Amino acid sequence: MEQQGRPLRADAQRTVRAILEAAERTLGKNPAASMEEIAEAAGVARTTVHRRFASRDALVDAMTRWAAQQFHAAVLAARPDSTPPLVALYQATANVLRVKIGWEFAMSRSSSDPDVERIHAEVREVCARLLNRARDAGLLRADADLEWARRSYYALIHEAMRDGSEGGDADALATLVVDTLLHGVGAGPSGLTGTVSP
Amino acid sequence: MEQQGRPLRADAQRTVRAILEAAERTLGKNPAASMEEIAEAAGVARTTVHRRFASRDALVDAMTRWAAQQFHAAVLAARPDSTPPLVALYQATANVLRVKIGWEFAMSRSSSDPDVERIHAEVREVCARLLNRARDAGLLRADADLEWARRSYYALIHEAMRDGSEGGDADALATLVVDTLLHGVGAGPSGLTGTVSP
DNA sequence: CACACTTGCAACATTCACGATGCAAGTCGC
DNA sequence: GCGACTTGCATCGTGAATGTTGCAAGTGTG
Repeated sequence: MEQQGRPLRADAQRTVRAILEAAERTLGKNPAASMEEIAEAAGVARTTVHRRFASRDALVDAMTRWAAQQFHAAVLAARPDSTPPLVALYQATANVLRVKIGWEFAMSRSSSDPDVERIHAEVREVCARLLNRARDAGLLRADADLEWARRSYYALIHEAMRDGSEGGDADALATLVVDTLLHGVGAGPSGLTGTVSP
Repeated sequence: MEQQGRPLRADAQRTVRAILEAAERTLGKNPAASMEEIAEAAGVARTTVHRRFASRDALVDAMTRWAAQQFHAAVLAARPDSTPPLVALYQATANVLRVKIGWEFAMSRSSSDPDVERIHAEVREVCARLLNRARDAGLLRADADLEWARRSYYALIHEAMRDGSEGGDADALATLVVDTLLHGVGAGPSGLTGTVSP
C-alpha cells in the first residue's frame, strides 16, 4: 500500500504517522514484535495497520524509507558541499544524530528496497566528497584512507547515538564524535606504524 | 537442553558444533531463518537440531554463550593486566577480531542470559583496567573519558570486523583500529573544543 | 448538512514454524 | 561383537501471526 489514488484524509495521515512511530518504538525494543503489539502501541486496531500497510514487510519498508529520507535531509541541511569542511562535518553530525536517535531501528536496518539503497549511496557520496574537501583543506592527513575514515565516522556516530537514546544532547555528542574522529583518544603522536611524519 | 547427564558421544559433539556453526552462518545472512534452514545448512535433519537444543531460544543462547567464551578467552590471551598497554591493546584487538569475524551474529546479539551478560561485563572491566593503565602510561590523554574511549574502541573493532568478513587480515586490521583509536584520522592538533594543551 | 472516508470489531481462512514421538538403520565405544 | 547411543524419516499436534472481509458507528470535508 502507501501509494495513493488521491491523498489520504487528514486523520488518516495522522494514523499513518502514529503507526510508523509506534512501529519504531516497538520494533526498537523487540525486532520480533507482532503487528498486534505495534497496533496496540499506536492506539489503533490491528486491522487498521493492515489497511494502511499491505504486509509486515511493507510497513518495515515504509519505516526504512521514511528514515532514509530524514537522514538524507539531515546531511544536506549542513550544506556539505559549500560550507567549510569542519563546520559542515560538525553540523551534519549533529543533524544526523538527531534523526538516528529517533529512528534507531529503521536506520540500522539494511533495506532490500532499491530506493532506500539509492538514498544511502547518495549520502555516502556526499560524505565522501566532504571528507575529500576536508583532506584538501589539511584537516585530514594527506595519506588518510578516506573510505576507512568514512566508516570510522559512521561507527562513531552510531555509538554516540546510544547516548542520545538516553537523553544526551546532539550538539555535545557531535563535538565528541568529530573530535574523536579527528584526534582519537590518544595523547602524543606515537604511532604503532610509521604513519607519523619522518 | 545442552546440559549432559553424561558427556555426549564423539559424533554427537561434532553434530552440536556443526549445528552451532551452521546457525551462525545462516542467521548471519538472515536473522529470521527457520530451524529447517539451519538444519539443512548443518547437514542434519531438523529433528536432530531439536534433539540437541530444546528450543530455538536455547540454540541462540548456546551460540551466544559459546561466542562470549571465545571473546573472553581472546581478551585474556593478550594478558591485558601485565603486558605493556600498547602491546596488550594491539594483541587483544587482533584476537578479538579473529573471534568476531567468525561469530558476527552471535557476538552482536544482546543476550538475555545472565551468564553471558556476566562474561561481557567481566570483559568490559578488563578493558577498562587496560585503558586505565594506558592512560597512566601516558598513552591516552590525561583528561580522556575512559568510558567513551572504550566504546569508541568497541565501535571501531566492530567496523573493522566487516572488512574481516571479506578476507581482511586480523593483524593489519588491529593496527588500523588501534591507530585510529589513538590518533584519529585528522592531521594536526586543531581541536574543535579546547581539549588541546593551553 | 450530506457524503465519502476512516475506523473498530468480530469472525474467518491460511500458512508456517515449532516441538514431540516412534521406529528402523547406522555408528561409536568398550 | 555387543549394547548403547545417535540419527533420519515420517508423522502428528499446536499455536501464533498474518492477512481478509463485512458491517456498523464515528469523523472529516466540501
